[in-house]
Amino acid sequence: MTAAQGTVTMGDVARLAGVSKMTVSNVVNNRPGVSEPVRRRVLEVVRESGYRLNVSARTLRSGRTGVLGLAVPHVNSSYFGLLAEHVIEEAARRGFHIAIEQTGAAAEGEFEAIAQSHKLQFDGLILSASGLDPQDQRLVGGGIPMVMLGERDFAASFDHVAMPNEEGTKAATEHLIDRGCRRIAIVTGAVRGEDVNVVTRRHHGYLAALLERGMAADAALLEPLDAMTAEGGRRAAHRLVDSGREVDGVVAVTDGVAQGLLRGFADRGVRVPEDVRLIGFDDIPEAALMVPSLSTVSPDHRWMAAKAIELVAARIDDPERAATEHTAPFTIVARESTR
Amino acid sequence: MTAAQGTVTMGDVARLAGVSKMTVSNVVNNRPGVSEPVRRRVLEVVRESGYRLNVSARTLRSGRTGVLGLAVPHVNSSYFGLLAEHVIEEAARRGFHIAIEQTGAAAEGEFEAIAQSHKLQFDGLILSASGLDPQDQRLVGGGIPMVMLGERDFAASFDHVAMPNEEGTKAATEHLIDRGCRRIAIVTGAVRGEDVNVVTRRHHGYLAALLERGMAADAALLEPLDAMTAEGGRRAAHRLVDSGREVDGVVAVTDGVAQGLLRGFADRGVRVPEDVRLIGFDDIPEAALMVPSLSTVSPDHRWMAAKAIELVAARIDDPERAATEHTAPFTIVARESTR
DNA sequence: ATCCGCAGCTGTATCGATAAAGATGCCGCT
DNA sequence: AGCGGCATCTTTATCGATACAGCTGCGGAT
Repeated sequence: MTAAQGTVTMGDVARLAGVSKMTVSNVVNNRPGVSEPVRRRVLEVVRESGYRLNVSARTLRSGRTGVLGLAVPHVNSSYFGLLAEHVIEEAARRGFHIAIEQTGAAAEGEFEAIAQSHKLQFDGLILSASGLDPQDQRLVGGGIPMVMLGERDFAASFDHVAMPNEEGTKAATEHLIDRGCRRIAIVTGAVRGEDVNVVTRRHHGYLAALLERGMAADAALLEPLDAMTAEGGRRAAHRLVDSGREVDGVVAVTDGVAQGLLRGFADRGVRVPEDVRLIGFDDIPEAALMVPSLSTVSPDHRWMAAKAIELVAARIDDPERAATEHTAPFTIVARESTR
Repeated sequence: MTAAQGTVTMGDVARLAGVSKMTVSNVVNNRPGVSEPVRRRVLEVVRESGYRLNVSARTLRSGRTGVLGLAVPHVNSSYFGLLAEHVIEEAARRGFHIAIEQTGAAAEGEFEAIAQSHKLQFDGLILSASGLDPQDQRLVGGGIPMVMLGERDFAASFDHVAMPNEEGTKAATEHLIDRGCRRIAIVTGAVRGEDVNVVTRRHHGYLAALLERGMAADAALLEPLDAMTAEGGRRAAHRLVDSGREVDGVVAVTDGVAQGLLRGFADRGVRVPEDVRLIGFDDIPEAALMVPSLSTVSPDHRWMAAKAIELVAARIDDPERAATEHTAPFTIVARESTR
């Protein structure tokens, strides 16, 4: 074992193997145009010397990092983990690494020149704007290939992999109707007139289902959330029960909110599904483990991850291509909460 | 707006401001030795030109990346999110960025030289080896400052921020005893003789509590898991109930497992806490939302994150310092599952 | 009157890898 | 023999920021 001291550079390997740096580069990067004997010799030296490629030098010269940024509002959410795992795998399949960036975390005390520079470290950016954090806007622009993943709609100039918001919620509502529910509430964020976002789209899906089945939409059956979290859902359940409204089915805007609703109903002694049936959206891993287990709209997360990677990769290759929009397929997963 | 074309370099800024590159570097990096007028002028040019620092060039030259790696077996677990959020925050406080590396994901087709190089991108590494993934071993060594976070014990040559495994589980067991439990089972991974790891340590804590309270340890009360996951816990609950063993309290090795147990008991119509009381370990966010809500050992996660960052930072400054070990403080959070 | 020290700034070599163009040798084909 | 064509390998010129040595002017000590 030599060379414990200092770092072995590509030049060192070249010298030891009796070839040029470029040839070493070609071998290490698995590029064609190197004969078998030379390739073997180089690899041997690489192993013996313990050489490790300097990523910064490569990046500086080539302008490519091989890293895609995955920007999420908060890493501490089940939905994030679900997403990240698939995205990491799909990226690896195409030779990309994923770096996770938490958009919520503002980097203080950094100069703009430095703060902004971090996104230049990425060959592309996947922006999961499932939260409603306006901070995300900071990342928009800056001219790197970008794909929106999930909920939020930005200017149409970005590639977009969308959830089946309307279709999924419509199917969820129909599922409740099929199970015999007649007074179906929807628990969701504030529905503001003009915005076209996850909340309004899912609300539309809900209304569409009622309409199609000839059921009246009742404003009293819209229970707005004070926060799109489990805790917000819990409080919503309390309000729903305490107000004495007659309800036999609930559509929750997300599984996280549904989890809170389940908890809130338990707080009040309301049984699910006996007293009220509940369906969520997302199919987070815990859905199957909740008590009762949660019926939900299950978008194909792997499909979404694969599509997102495909789109960034395509845009990296051709920055001028037209932006496209895609909607994930989904299934309704019926579990105990709607039995 | 000029300079939309190409990238603005530090040299461009220098030229426009009429100073040298080094001065621009000093200004941008907030280093001393620059007069106020010059600093203002440079910052103005930085703003006008839209200059952004090239991180790769800086890294290549300076040898520091300002990035700490956080290696976890899987990003798709509640425990991970809990940890990551705090680690990211604490790192930011000290001017570090965090890059998340999933150790479970083996990068195929990559040459060793490239695969290995990725950890050189980090100034330090925080290894959360809570799973029992041997892949983690790949990351060990390689001479970068490293801290073990959480469960796993490696050679004592690393800094280590440990969970209060023994103390916590002992307190959890005592909590069950205080609540009147007399036949307390422990659901955990396989306890192999020599290994000193999270499983054996927690098991010791459990035994210590029984001993101290004058209760006999019964081998029939050790229910081993086939997997340290929620699904594994669910199956363990089924076995526990189906075997007809008399049990009135259960200590689960993690909250994830406890979640599965809760679900498994529900499957069998066993009520928690009426028929059996249950306590977990970790205090993951869902613990409060489970039905019934889960009592658990709550280690101070923020403290652990802060300590880990502190330790890597110290080791970066002085690679020769002796390794130290620290154990997180904890509290017992009593919720419905032990009411 | 001279020298020293220091704050403030500049000039240049350098970090390690790569793109692009150039050199080399070998083959087959006319 | 001659020559294009190809595969293989080498050379040269960067990429952008930073370390380091060095230059300059100025106030204060000698």
